[in-house]
Amino acid sequence: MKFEAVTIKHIAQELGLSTSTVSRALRDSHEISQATKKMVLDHAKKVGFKPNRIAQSLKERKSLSIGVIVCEIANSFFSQVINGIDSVAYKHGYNVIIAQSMESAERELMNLEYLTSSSIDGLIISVSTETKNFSYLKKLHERGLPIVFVDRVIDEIETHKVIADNYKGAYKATKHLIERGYKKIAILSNNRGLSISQERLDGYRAALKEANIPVKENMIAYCDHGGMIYSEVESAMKMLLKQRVKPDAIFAGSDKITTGCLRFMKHKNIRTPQDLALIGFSNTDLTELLNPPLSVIKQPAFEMGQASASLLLSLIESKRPQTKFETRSQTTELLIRKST
Amino acid sequence: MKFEAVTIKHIAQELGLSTSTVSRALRDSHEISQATKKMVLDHAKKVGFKPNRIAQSLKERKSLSIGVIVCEIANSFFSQVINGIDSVAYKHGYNVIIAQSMESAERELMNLEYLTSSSIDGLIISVSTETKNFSYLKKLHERGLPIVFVDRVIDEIETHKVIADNYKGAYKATKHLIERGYKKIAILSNNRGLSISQERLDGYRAALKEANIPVKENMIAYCDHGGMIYSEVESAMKMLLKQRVKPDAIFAGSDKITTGCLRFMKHKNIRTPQDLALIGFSNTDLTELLNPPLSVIKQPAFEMGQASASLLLSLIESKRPQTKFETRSQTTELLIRKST
DNA sequence: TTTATTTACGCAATCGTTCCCGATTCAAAA
DNA sequence: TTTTGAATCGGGAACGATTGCGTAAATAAA
Repeated sequence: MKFEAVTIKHIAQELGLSTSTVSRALRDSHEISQATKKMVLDHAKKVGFKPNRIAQSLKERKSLSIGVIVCEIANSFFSQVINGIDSVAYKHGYNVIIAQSMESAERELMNLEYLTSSSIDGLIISVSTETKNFSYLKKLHERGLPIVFVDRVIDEIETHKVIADNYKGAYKATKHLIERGYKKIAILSNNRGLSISQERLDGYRAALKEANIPVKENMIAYCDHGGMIYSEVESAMKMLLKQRVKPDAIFAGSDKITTGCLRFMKHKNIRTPQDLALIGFSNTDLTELLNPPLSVIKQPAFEMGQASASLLLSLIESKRPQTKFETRSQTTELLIRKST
Repeated sequence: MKFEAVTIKHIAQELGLSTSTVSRALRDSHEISQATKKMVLDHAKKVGFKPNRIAQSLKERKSLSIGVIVCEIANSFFSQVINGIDSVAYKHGYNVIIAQSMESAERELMNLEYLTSSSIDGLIISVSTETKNFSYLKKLHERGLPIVFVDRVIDEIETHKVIADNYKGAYKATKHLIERGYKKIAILSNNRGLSISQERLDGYRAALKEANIPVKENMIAYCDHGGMIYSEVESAMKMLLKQRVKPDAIFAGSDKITTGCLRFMKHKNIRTPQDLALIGFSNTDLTELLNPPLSVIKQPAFEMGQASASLLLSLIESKRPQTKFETRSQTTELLIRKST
């Protein structure tokens, strides 16, 4: 089934003009008389002419669309990021093409190849937990594709990056736990290869050190898929609770890990915060309605999306290759509620 | 900043062939010798050739991408729908282009104009609450654009539609409340212009009638923006609670209305279910972790997304204009928890 | 009146692919 | 030996919009 659109050629024919004249009239060129312009414009409106963006893209060598690769759309943090990206892109006349990696390096690569076959002008990506090999991404960047990293960044590529202040956020959360009197604070970290995991671990360690609490390796557990699979949260929690010295508080390193952790406690009838306190990174707007209302570190997801989109657009629209890049670190928010 | 890609022409030049031969070799045409094919394929791989999708789109008159317009990405129901759409589209080699209407008819129209200027092969849309004028959508459909409606459908256009069984879902929820002994059951409906609102209202009415409970108009309140704005939930609730005969149970008609309602109760220190029971449509996976764990009607959002994508792809890939359309109604799930 | 300049438009190339026609070669059939 | 016909490949016209260049007519300047 074909969608037959009216083209500039149709208009030209019906008006007895050349396509170039019609094109110029539509673009309000100075070398077309007012009379002709009016005639063309009126007729174009009448027949509902819309310039073919594909043809424009081919000619102008830009598609006016940007690609976004995240691990999962149905994740409150990323959906908010996308919302922010969309809000900026929309204002500048850009389309947003979404792709999910589902935390799989292979799918990420396929998305990458697909999106970059000349159909996007730039890319915003939050790498998957599985991604170890950045060579393809690097090659794309070297060949001139504007890229902005958001949240999960990599050091190997020099470009704009937008992150939350993970170090400080983790530090604040841990310090908060310490101030509440918790001594045996465990951390349920995201995949250890991720930038955010390292930063959050560092913040956690710093807060403990500052309070002269030794950092114990058996108080650190990892969820390699960022909590996307509940079972990994479950087994990580079981591991932590099997220790001789059980933790009295948990600091969870991602949205899904935090809620997964709460789910685990509920299933196991572990009371929060009496038996085990819980704080974690999270962006759902339901945390205050949970049982108990969850203390969280909230990232400015929407704003991060906005920032990455405007940085990307500045890259795309800059005439000459950029060499100065910035890493925007946006402050997190500590929301103290009943779970700690 | 320009991203210089290698084209078929480059390969042809370097190999001393014509572009047609290279093209055919790459597409594994039978009229190219094995030797030439191998030479071309090897060289293409070496230089990292990726066919320009824009040029292909122009030539083939299809873009291999589908547009999706929803009110808001950062809404658990819609993000799950999109996830379902993406999963199917990805498998068939299609891109997904997302646009948000933010419940604004104007933005919806702009998105529509933008997406359909020959850059999408088909459209999946869940209309905004504000949309009253469907003429543009209708015109697009008449001109041959494949369209599938999801969740919020309109009668005016005959095409495939994917909905949840709203009538039955609402009926089940209301009946459940009745069985629990609630007599004064209010409904917090979504915008009255929406198909889903009508269906859910009908289910609500049917259950009441069946139990010989009179349907009172002052027990029906509307949130015109589907709960996207908290204040509308607040004022609707205030209205309901101002009545002489106060409701003892609330049935909420959308995801955001349900959580907004719970938020309101929490702020006003209304105990659930002792003071006021609550059940509603919702798709967040956190409902069992809420306080109290929420009884909900859950829609098969992911499956609805999958269904709409495969219906759309069948429309796109069918050779002749379709005349038989189906409306897939997928069953909802009643999850009974502590709030009722 | 002649020359220069502006105005208003058309021709044709271009972006990267695809594909309809031919054209050429070489072997098999007549 | 001539005819037919695969097998291979190239030329060139699309797809729809943009734009440099050329040019005719109209106007202004000399």
